[in-house]
Amino acid sequence: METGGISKLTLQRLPTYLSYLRTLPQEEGAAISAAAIASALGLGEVQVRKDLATVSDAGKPKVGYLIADLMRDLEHFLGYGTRNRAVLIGVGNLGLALLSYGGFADYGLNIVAAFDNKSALIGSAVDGRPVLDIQALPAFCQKEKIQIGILTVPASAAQGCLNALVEGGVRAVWNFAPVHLTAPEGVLVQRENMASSLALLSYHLKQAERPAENGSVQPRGARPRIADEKTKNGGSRHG
Amino acid sequence: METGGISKLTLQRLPTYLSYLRTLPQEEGAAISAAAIASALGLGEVQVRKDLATVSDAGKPKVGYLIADLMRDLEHFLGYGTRNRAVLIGVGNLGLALLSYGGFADYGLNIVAAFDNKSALIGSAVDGRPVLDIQALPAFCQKEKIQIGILTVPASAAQGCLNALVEGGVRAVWNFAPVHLTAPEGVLVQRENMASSLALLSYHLKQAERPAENGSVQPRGARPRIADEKTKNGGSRHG
DNA sequence: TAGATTGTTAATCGATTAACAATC
DNA sequence: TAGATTGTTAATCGATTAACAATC
Repeated sequence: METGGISKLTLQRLPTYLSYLRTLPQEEGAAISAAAIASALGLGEVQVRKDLATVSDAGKPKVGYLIADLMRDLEHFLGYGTRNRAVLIGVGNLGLALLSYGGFADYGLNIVAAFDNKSALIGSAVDGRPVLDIQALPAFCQKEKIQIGILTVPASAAQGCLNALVEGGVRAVWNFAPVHLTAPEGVLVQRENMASSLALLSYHLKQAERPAENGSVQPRGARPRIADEKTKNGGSRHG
Repeated sequence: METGGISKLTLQRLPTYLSYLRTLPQEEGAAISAAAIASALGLGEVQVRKDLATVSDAGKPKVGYLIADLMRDLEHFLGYGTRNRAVLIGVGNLGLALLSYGGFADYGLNIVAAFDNKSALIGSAVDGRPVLDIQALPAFCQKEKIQIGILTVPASAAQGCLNALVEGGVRAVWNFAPVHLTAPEGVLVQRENMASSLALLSYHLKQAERPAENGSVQPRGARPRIADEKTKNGGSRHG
């Protein structure tokens, strides 16, 4: 990662900083220290400084980070200023939930329409956004300059829908279907993998229940241990 | 991570292997190679072998992995055999969606009841699961031997609900609220951070749009670059 | 100035990958 | 046996952390 980019993990932490800052009282000229942020978010203090230094120069020695400036820089860096226009495909339970959830606006996302293949749904609307025929997807994306596609269709339909999005010029896709999809160069497919989270929970419980067992399955060693035992970082335990 | 545990990232990939295997025709004695799995999931071949070797000995040189055995071992390792009993707290849009989504059963999760504080909801039911008064949460968890709590409440309410879960003896919590929560030792709080995924998408679009800009903000170097440019691993592009 | 706090350079740690050994 | 494929050990790569330098 020498090239002057930003590490993927840092990038993923940035919205967390931003949403924490948004909960703070927005007083004129107020500042906050890296230590305070770190403790609130369960991260390392140095990590916070390094992450923030990547995207902002709102940090002042002896003072801390100017909250307003830092928020501005984070929003700018993440591209939340220019609202991203999105469509959602698959108006099932999850699709409906995401459509109805208002919070995405805070992250620059603007869902302008939904698509489905069920005629019972086509022509209806959810919170003012029309549900359209999936057939019309590529043309709609092109005409409406859609930037993000959200896939909440069954696994079996996901690749086909992705292809239609790509055909419509969409270059960023948020995939909730539990499959790996294939897209051309330049198109980012980000998979939201709920099963991964569940795996961590399930394994943690299994370890806690029968700490001794695990013979054939555990490699060598012995001590049952879940990955983030070390307190700070990722998984989040008490610190 | 010397101690004989399993790396967190490997653990997170395991359900992906499992769900891919489940899509395969389940023929008696059928086998599949690491190369085939890797290519289907967009992972490295060695990584697949290493991951699978951690949890199974279904791999046979020259043959590949016996599909049925491998699935059994994955399910066993992840603890999907013993169904985990869960409650969901916060019957808003997202909560409703997760309640109605049937697919979690495949991952050993069994949501037995939901909780809310709105009297309009209390007493109703979603797909046969009762919506109960949040006041009753700790006692219910204890009596019903609940293992997992799913938090789909607003950020401001999340810590209080977590405390109630802990009081009820729950040791694994899936947190959809956009906040960091604090829990005692031994309680795993896994945060599902949708904003992180959105950040990756948004940043990718911003880079694609104006590849040159980014002066004040980008560290040194120049070439705009998204973390997973390298094709295989995590983010998933075409390979 | 002295003290507090940020920013950066070097060391550590963990995960991935490459090269090779083992085996059906 | 020879060839294919898994499993493992060593090398590489990237991210985190510790130690220190810079600065208001």
